[in-house]
Amino acid sequence: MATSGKNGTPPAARQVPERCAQCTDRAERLFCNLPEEAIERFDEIAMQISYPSRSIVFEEGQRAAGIFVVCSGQIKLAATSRDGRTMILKIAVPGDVLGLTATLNDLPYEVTAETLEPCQIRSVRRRDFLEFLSHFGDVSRHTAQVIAREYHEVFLDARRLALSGSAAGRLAQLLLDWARTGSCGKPELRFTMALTHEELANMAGTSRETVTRLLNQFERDEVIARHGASISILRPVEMERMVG
Amino acid sequence: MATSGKNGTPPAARQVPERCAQCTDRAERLFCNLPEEAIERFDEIAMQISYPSRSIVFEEGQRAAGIFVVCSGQIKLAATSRDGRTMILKIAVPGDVLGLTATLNDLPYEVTAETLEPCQIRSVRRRDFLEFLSHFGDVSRHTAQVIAREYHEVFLDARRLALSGSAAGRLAQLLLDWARTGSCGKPELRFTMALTHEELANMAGTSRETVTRLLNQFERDEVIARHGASISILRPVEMERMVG
DNA sequence: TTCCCACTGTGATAGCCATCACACCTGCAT
DNA sequence: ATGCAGGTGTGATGGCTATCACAGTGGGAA
Repeated sequence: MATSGKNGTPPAARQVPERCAQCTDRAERLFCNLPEEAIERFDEIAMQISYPSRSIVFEEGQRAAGIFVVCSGQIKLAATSRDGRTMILKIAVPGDVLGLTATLNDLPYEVTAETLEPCQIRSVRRRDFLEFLSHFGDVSRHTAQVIAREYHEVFLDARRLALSGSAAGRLAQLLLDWARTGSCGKPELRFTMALTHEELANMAGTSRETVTRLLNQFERDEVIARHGASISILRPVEMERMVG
Repeated sequence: MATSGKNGTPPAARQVPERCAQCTDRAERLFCNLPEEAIERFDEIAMQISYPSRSIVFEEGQRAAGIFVVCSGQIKLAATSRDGRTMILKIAVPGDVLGLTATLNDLPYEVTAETLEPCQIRSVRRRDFLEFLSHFGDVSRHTAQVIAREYHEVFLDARRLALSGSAAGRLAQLLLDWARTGSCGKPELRFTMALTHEELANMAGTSRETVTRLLNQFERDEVIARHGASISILRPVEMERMVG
């Protein structure tokens, strides 16, 4: 299976600093971009962990133990039904925070988090995190905003599944949603998409074979083009039209 | 069309106090249950509005102007696709906050909010709300938790749509999800469900006729019972089994 | 090289269910 | 009482697509 996700990143975990206070990527990461004072406290309560590729960070149904901040690497978030169907919710990238909503609600984790490559992750236990929030008002505001963004992403998933009538529509919408969010900020009509067809199918709510057929058809119809693992959306308008 | 939602409430808007500080229902409402000081400030920035039945509070795609707290009445939250399909996200009840995520993200409202009966709503403009948040750390924490709960609800929607293979599965799952969340706290296997089949279909991602057929079948198979507008889930285990 | 394994491509088939069509039922307004 | 409008019950039909089956492909390991 391909092991790198939506937008190209190095296949191995980059070295990350010992402490968040020294992290140079902080500024561009919504959650991490905290006031000095808060970051220092965060460094006290956070634990730095390295996960090998293909390991489970936490599992759907486990009572939430705390939150996980992705420092490097990619992590697949997926939920499974009793009869073995899988829904891939998203591929988390550095800067994403996992387990926030379950931790705040004191509910079981909604999904299983599995590393797709070696990952560096900082984790904070539930109790410490809640205390951290109540001490730093700014952090609560950041957190609210981070969850708001996650909400929006899941909303798009639900919307796509409910409103994009056909498999073609859902796949087209998925690619458009990706092009729009561009993995980090700016929309880009060309992006690297190294998921397998099976994984795409699990995100679009369809089957592996249908994804294969549709991608080929999109290419024949010249609404997309593929060069290796990268995809260009040639005619976004045409694509919108297929959605429903 | 029936005008009362999932769990029985008076058909007309109850009288609500002039100011939140005097509201007796505050304690049991996650968002409203704020410290004294915050409530007073909230009363200064909030505007009390009465909406008649079947009026639009805000529309999908409008740039977020602010948040809306439901004081009385029921409000349908729905998204529509270009070709006229409708997804009903939820029926909001008193205590729910609308437009939070769009306001925090500074994005357009994700859904259209339409009153199902006369409603009392308190609204706060975006700018005032953000300032309010930055002044009261506690409120940010509350807000984060409220959004976390909304996240969980949408997640269940997405999950249901993606993983509950058949229409029967999705409808069964929808009823189970409702029974579990019980509209306010405790799970109840019997609840009032006065939505039309059309509306149910729009929540379960299926068609009106299929909902009719399935409800009848569920009743024939004695997994549910109906008395007027109320539904009892007789055999929840059997129901889980249908989900997938 | 050779094997192996995961991934991709493609046809055939069958089943689900959206859609159309129409009957019926109820409450409500005229 | 009459008609109307919105909601519900039910059959017939066709299209989409999941699923099965199997062939082709390409890269990594031995």
